[in-house]
Amino acid sequence: MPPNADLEALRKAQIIDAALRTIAERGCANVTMDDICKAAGLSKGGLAHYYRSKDDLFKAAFQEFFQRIFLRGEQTMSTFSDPLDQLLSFEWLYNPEDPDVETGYPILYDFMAIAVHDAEYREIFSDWINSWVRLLKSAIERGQSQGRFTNVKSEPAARAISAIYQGMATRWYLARGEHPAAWAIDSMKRAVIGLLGSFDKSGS
Amino acid sequence: MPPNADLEALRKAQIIDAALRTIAERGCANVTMDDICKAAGLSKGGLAHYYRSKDDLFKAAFQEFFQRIFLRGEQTMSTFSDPLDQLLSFEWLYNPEDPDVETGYPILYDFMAIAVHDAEYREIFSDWINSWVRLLKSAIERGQSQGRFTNVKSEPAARAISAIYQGMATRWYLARGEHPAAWAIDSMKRAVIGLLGSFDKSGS
DNA sequence: ATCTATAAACCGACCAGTCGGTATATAATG
DNA sequence: CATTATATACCGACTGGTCGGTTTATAGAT
Repeated sequence: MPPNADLEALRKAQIIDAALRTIAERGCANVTMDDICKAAGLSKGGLAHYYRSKDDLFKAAFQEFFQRIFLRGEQTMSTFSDPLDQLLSFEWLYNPEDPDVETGYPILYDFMAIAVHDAEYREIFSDWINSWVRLLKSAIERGQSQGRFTNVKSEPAARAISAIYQGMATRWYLARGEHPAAWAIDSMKRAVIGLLGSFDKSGS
Repeated sequence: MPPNADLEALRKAQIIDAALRTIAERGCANVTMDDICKAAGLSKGGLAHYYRSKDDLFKAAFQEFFQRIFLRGEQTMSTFSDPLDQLLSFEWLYNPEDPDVETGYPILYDFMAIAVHDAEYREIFSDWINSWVRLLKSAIERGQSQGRFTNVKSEPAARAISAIYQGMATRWYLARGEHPAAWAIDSMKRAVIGLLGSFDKSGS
């Protein structure tokens, strides 16, 4: 019905993109609507036409971000077939050349800091984690159907693995001097493999 | 010379305390100097007498915070004697009743979000991590002198363990519904024990 | 002509930092 | 001891600027 539905989609994509770039570069707290307008090549009024408020825009931007990153992980994982290889396919998380990574952590850390004080943001975070967990869980279960990883329960183990990825990432991103990518990758693999081989099945 | 050197220390402690409480409650982005003044029972001018700027105050508050938390961990760890017990002595990180914990994560996440865009903050973070690493490393090495943990190198393993703690904590704190304390503790232990038993010594 | 898209100007709330001033405490002086 | 001088501690009104949001104006499409 809208005369140009394509234009709206295009503009919204432009705006979200500009918002994510700007947030990544300067951090939520230091980003103004003007900054985003300029980055998007629009005026204040133009932007307001598509997003009512800053909150609105940020929420939409974060949603888009999470979807993008998840898709990225899903696709990378699908290039492997062995379950363990899949579970260890997240080296890209520690690749500084990767544009998703470069912008991703600033956005993620900003998001989490807000989520601490905002239930709706926590909900989004939970959903995101849950989609990672589904992905990892299915890999673990495929392994278990081959008689591997039999000492763990798939879901808690999947959650633990996803937490391990992020734990290493935080160190690598914020204190890279002492935590180079090689450390992150090696540690991630040791922790994941160690966890999958853990003996007592009662918990994970 | 100063008429009351104690007063200055007292006031500064009051202010820092008020700042940390307020930041934990509402998040850096939503905290005004007025908020902190009120929480500290001082006027704007009174506060300005002790801290030149908001930046100044925040930096001092974060420093105090990191020191406090580290002391807490160090003390808890020292109540155990077996190296592995010491390395697993961080269950308190996932105790919602603990006041340090309750205020700690909001502050830490806020801090990290700022650190992404501020080298000085990253420096503080690095130093903090390094002090944890020294602590954990010495426990690992005491274990190694007893012929245990022989498949890992102490420092990278210490860094990995510290990252694991935090990875689990993030899930527990932001998505506790699906990541209860029991999950966090169990996962942390499995990952740490698994990592310490990992086979190839080349990395960790 | 009407409706959408976009721009430009504007408004009002908010807030960090400043500044003139007051009160209090110590020190110096007679 | 009394008085003055001086430094510290603290207050709260004010300012200058920022920023989110709104309103008004204009251009283009149907």
